[in-house]
Formats: sequence, C-alpha cells, structure tokens
Amino acid sequence: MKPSIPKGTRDFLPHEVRRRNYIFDVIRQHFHRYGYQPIETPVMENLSTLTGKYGEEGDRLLFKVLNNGDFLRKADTGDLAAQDSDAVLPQISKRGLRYDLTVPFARYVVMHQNDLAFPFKRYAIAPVWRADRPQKGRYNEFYQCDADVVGSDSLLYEAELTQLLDEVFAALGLKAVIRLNNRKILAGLAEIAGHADRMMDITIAIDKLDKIGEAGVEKELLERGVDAGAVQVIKQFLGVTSLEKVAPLLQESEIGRRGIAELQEVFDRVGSLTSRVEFDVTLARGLNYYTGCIYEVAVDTDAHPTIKMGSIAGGGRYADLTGIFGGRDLPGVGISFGAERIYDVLEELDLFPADASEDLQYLLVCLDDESLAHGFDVLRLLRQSGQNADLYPEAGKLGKMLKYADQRNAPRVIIIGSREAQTGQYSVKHMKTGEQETASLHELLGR
RNA sequence: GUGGUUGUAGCUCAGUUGGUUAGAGCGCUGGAUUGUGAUUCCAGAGGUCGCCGGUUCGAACCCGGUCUUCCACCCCA
Repeated sequence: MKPSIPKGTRDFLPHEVRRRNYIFDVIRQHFHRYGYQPIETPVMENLSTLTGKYGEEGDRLLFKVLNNGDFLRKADTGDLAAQDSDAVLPQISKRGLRYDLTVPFARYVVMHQNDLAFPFKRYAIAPVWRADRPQKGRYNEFYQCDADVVGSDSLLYEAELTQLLDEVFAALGLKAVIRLNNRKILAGLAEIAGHADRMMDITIAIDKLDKIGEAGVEKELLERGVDAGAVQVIKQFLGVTSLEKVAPLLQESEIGRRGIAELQEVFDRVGSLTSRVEFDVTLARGLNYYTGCIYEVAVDTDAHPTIKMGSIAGGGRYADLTGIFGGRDLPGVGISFGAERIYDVLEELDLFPADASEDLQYLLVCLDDESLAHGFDVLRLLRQSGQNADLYPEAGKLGKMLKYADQRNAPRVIIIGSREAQTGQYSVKHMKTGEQETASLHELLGR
C-alpha cells in the first residue's frame, strides 16, 4: 500500500522545520518581551465548548472526534435510520479538535479565574484544525501564534499589540501594512444607514471592496436585502481613508463616535513604527465576537510587489467572550500571527537568515578505522565545548563523505587521516569557499 | 458545503487520431579520481502511468467512480 497523509496536512523536512522554528522563535521572543505568558490547552475540547462559537460556517468546519467503544449502540436507532447527521452527531461524538486558540483560552480563563492575576496576558503557539477545503496557504492543520490579554478594557493594550505586530514584522525583515478599524464604527455606519440590526451583512459586503470593487459591494448589499437608500449612505464611507473624514459621517451615531474616539486614542499612542499603519473603514474580519478595535496585517505591496497573499496576522477586541462559559464577563483583546503564510512570504522573498537552515558547525570525516576511533573522541570534545558536530560513522571515500557534508549543509568539515591523527593538526575545509586550513584541537575547541 | 482543475521515474515535465519495449532534464548509484563536495566526462539503476472498475482485439490516452492537488465561491490564517 502506498503511504499518504490526510488531505490538507503536510510533512516537513528538517530545513523547513528549522525555518518554521525561526519564525516561532522571533514571535515567542517578542511575546515574552511584552509580558505575555505561555499556557497550554488540549488539542481536543469538548464539542460543547466549541460549537456555536464560530457561527454556522464554523460549526461545519469543526473536526469531530468519534466516541470510543461501541458508539453506534448508544445512538438513537430512529435518527440513524433517518440518516439525520445533525441529530446523530451529538450521540456519537462528544469531542472535537480545537478550531482556534481563542475560544479554548476563554474556557481556560473561566476554569482558572481564581488562579489568575488580571489583567492576564497569555500567549500560545500551537496547531489548530479546520475542515476547510484546502487551497494554497490554506490547510486543514496549521499553526496559530496568539497573544491575548483579558480583564482590562484599557486601550493601552490595543496600542501595545500594534507595536508588537510592528516589531515582529520588522524583526522578520518584512515590510507590512497594519490596518485598523473598530467594530463600533461599523455599528455606527449600520445605524446611520438605518440598518443597525444588519451590521454583519453590511460589514461582510464592504469587507470585499478591494476584491469586487464598489459596484460589487453595492450589488452584494442589495442581494443581502439592504435597501437602495441605505446603500447610498454606505457608499459615502467606502472612499474614506482617514478618521478625520469619517467622523462627520458618524456625527449622529453615539456608538460610531465612541469607535472613532477609541481608534484615535490608539493612533495617538502607538508612536512611530516601521510598518505603515492605516485606518481602513472596510476592514471587517469575520469572527463575530469582536466588538471594538480590529486589526489586520498584510504584506506591504509597495515594498514587495510580487507577493500575493491574504492577511498574515490579525486580531481585535472582544467585550464578552468568557460570559458564554458562565464566567464573569471579562473584556479582552488579542492578536494572532499566521505563521504558515508568513513562511510562504519569507520564502518567496528569500528573507530567511542563512543560519536558519544551518544546524551543524562541524562534520568530521575519517579516512581509516584508526582515525575514526580518534575522530569519535574529537567529536565528543567538540560537543562538550558546546559546538554542534557530527561524524560520518565509517571510514570511507573522501569524495563521498564530502558530498554527505554538502547535503547536511555543514559549513566546515574536519578531515582526519593518519597524518592528522598523529600530528594533532586537523584539516578544516570550509565548504562555501573550498578553502582549507589546519587547526589544533585547542584551536577548534576554543572557537 | 457548491462548481471546476490536476495526477506519468526521487523532483520538474514531454508522450501524436487508442497500436509493439512509456521518454527528457535534474537528482541518485558506480567509475574516470583508494586524501577533496558543489563544476567536467563515461556508464548504470530506477515506472502497478494516483487507485478501482468499464468500453475495446488492444488504454498513460476514451467513460464512470474514488482519492489527491490547485483554483473560484463560502469562509478564513
């Protein structure tokens, strides 16, 4: 039988893992610097924790885990006979794979609220699963890198997270655009248009502006049952690119004015950044628990015109996430890095540092059995001195062993034959330049 | 979940209206070179043509199903 892996999942080669770790390390380092603490939660949650949190679409994309044992015996025979999946599902599955890191975090906060100091800042870098139809940059298993803070509605956190986003992308050498909006502005917009109850429909439609254009948005709004008069009101907003210009349009909406004030405060506090930071009234973001500021980060296409990639990070504020789990209602705000997409972008732009795919410092090769015994001792000393070293495990042809060193991406090869073993002067070949020098054991260990 | 697309050597791909033994480049193995890789030359190995079934004297090629890839929706990182 031919081996295979499930649709939408991937294996990683060593150099790919190292490059992924480089991204995770940069992000983790910045999470620490900003005072976020690591937590871990199970990859499986109870289905009751997950269902209903991501909308109807999200429920469809949840991976369900089949119950153990004779699970069909416990299911209702009528429901089984009727092939009613919705009715049978809760009878045969009580667990599911996590769909994101935020909802499990909310559950965690409620369960451990007496052990946590609020505001509580946590981060998590972990895989999540979605039963989406795979495409490029879209997988059924992928990593999220989340930082969230719960227990405070201070806008300092919005500003801090913006700085964090900026610093991470600067550290990765990627020019990014951080776009900000506020759900309250969108609520105000819906209110001004006379459809306060239709905010979701309206935001989904205007979110598509850059993709389908103004005429497309207009069509989408009409299809979603927004009347022509309201559409004209909404269209006024579409061309607006600054907070100053959107303010007059929202004068009559209290919630809209609050959104503008909040966003203004965030802009005032972030200071100067490496990335471009922009207000974008058409930014909506799908997750429906967001209630305040929302973020989305994309590659700056002015600096990197060849890149075609969706958002590479995002986030926002949610007023009430823990409430649904029966905890006291704690406000929160968080961001999430899309590590897989960042990987693809760094790869395409060749922005990985060279040492992100180099692990060995030395490879030792020996030309005869006596030298091999000697080499194994040298290997140990090198390792004890803190250097990454490996040894070709048998005496062999030098050409073959150098080829192996090449494949292992070893920058230096220590060649040990009878000459070197006797004199203690080892031949060190630098693979990049092809140059060769001699060095004593003392010199090798001291580097 | 809807519609489409892709699959041939380890990798990237050719393969004529259905016709004998399915090819190339790169990579791999060995040798030229028993102490010098990535560059040169020579030789060699490597294929259930994604899988299952059907049509046909005959299928990599046509048909159905299925899995996978990628794309557009939906949604999203």
